Amino acid sequence: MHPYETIRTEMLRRINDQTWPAGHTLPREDDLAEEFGVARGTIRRALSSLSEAGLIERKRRAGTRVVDRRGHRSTLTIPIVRHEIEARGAVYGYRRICVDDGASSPLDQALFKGAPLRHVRCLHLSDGKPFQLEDRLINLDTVPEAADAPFDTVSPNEWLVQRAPYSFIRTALRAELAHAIDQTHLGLTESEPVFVIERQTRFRDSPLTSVRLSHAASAFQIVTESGDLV
Amino acid sequence: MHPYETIRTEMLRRINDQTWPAGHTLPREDDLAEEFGVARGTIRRALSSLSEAGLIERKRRAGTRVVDRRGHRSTLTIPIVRHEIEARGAVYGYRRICVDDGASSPLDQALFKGAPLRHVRCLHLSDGKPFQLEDRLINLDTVPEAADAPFDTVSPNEWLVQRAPYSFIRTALRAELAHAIDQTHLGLTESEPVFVIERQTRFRDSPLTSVRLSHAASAFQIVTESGDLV
DNA sequence: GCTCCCATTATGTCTATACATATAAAAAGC
DNA sequence: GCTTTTTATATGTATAGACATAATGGGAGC
Repeated sequence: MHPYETIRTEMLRRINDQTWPAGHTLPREDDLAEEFGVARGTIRRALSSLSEAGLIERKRRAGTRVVDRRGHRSTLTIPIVRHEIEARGAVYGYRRICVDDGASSPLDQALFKGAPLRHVRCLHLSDGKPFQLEDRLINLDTVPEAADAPFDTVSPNEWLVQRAPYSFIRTALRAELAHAIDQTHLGLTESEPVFVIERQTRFRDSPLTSVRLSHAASAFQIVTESGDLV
Repeated sequence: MHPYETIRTEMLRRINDQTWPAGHTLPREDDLAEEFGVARGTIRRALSSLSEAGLIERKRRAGTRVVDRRGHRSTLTIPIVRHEIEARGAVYGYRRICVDDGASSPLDQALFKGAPLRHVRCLHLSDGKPFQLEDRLINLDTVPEAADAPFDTVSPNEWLVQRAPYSFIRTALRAELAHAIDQTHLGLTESEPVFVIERQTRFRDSPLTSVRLSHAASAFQIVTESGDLV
């Protein structure tokens, strides 16, 4: 165990047993360095780690304070479908449903600032069974090559990841009752729930793409694990 | 803009425009330091940042490689309900439904290794309307005080956060059709979907608590934003 | 060809020092 | 009393050098 890890563990202990309760301001880095008998850099290494984990907050001049833990933070990774399906040991399949001009809603118009759009709808299959329905709009101003791409064998998801770098993502997770298109393509009845991931991607202020990914709720969940700095 | 930020931006550019394509091994830290005319520590600062963002992977002796972006990573925070409701400008309300011994399923037995349990069910209200149904099991071996807590005014969620430090969390997000208890307490019909958060918490190998939080899908979603290192 | 061991090497950590900068708190001005 | 300016200060960044440590790739032995 490295010195910074030992120090971090000790700091965690103090936070957990309320030696440093929520809201408490910790000693200055220099003082901590002296207390633990290490260089300031080592103290900073330990503090950075706790700061990333969301346990403390640091502000210049004001010092370092223990955060009033208001929630549970975790990092979730939403993988490319194909990888997810193959990771489960199933055979991945892809089917394009349709490609057309984005006859988009006013909401989409606003999001893409009236730019010309391409609309792609396709299905990702796991062992031949529908797994994820992808409904996507692509901004042709920022990704003009998308106008000519057939998307008949490669999904727009993977096509885009190869081609267009993104710098900002907004993801929403929702539960919905199966829409008509979900029912048709995922083979659901109208009273079945779907798990929906909606994602908007930008690259430096230019909206790139917006997508709705729906899954039969019975066959999909997102799991994330976090923790154990101790 | 600090040197390390400038350098990180330049590295991002190289990754984005495929100067450093996915799978590519970057030059050694020393060489980068020479190229950019800074100390090795500054290069490391930039690389750490990219590594945290999940864009590169670093391994001793093997070097630093550009990650084949297999998915979108984002950090999501699941807040304490009360704060979430109040943040929306609504009035928070709490109602205990029942407290009893955990007549638990075999699944729960396995999770808690047969430890004595307390079962609490309660409701969180937003402006008087049901918002979240909480169904929780608490391990009395690790949190014995829970046996005497009435949970009549303070929710087990907040009670626990104050009392029992956790070190590991596993969270699952799912869409489900409303169970009987969801229908009863959230005021839903049997064909309505719910958004379910299921969470298990441990402290150093001791399971602490397990909870199922259900919400009417029509009034709940999780949003997470990430990005813009550029 | 094969396994096992070891040297090499790129990343990881630590120290010590200097300077930068946001900002809270005190002082000055009105 | 209230606003503005200044100052002190804790965190943030940068440097340069030393040593630690995984783990790869090659060589020794079979």
